[in-house]
Amino acid sequence: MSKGNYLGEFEQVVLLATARLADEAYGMSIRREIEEATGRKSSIGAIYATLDRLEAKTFLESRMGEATPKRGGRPKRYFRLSPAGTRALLASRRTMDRLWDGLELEPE
Amino acid sequence: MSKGNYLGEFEQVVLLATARLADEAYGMSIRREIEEATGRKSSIGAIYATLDRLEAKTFLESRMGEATPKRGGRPKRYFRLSPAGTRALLASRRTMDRLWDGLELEPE
DNA sequence: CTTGATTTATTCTTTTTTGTAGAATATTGT
DNA sequence: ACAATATTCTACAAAAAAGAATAAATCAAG
Repeated sequence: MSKGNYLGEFEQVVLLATARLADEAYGMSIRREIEEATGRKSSIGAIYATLDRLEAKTFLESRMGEATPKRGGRPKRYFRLSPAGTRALLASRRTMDRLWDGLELEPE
Repeated sequence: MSKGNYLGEFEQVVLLATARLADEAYGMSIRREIEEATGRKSSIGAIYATLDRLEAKTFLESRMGEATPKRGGRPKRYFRLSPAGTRALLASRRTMDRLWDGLELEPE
């Protein structure tokens, strides 16, 4: 059991990108969204490993896309946040908000 | 240089607690501050391991407290954020802010 | 048709970095 | 010596990261 109850940094990023993409979220688009929204590049391996972990923790669910899309390429695996994933994300933000609250970081 | 450019989740927490405590930041007080501000408990080993890692990355600096404090116990090792640590923290927050921006998470 | 190139996307394997715990040890005051 | 306070050490689990390998579908030839 242990305790790793908190979302890792990258897990939060991936979850947020997934949420932003709504029903267009799948591995490749999530990677693109992260880069577009934040400028941060990530390997495709890192994305999927995180997605799988998050699904195993029930923070998101996946389903395969239609069998015959009108384009080349392997079928997509779509992801979406579960209620637990939404709660975890909100809890993470609250933790950070509390720590930032009242703090002023003066750039020396 | 390579890659680990981003702060981990717990690294951010520790850095923020250190910043909040200003010149009263040392291992034990940081652990206490995290718990008081967020309710999150952490082992003392986790705190120091992270503190050491953060110092190695030059995100914070440490110095030993005076040799003869008026109390029992081993001398304290005080920590404070470096300019790079401040920047890293601000960068982390900006990343999250960008991902949260315009997103509404509906609790189903 | 049937094969091969092309496109799009996911899976797999490996390694490094972070996160976590708790026992052990060190330093100082009484 | 003992109590109090704090840090260091040791070991291991989980998360992050990279990139090659593989898979599935479409399309253009021949």
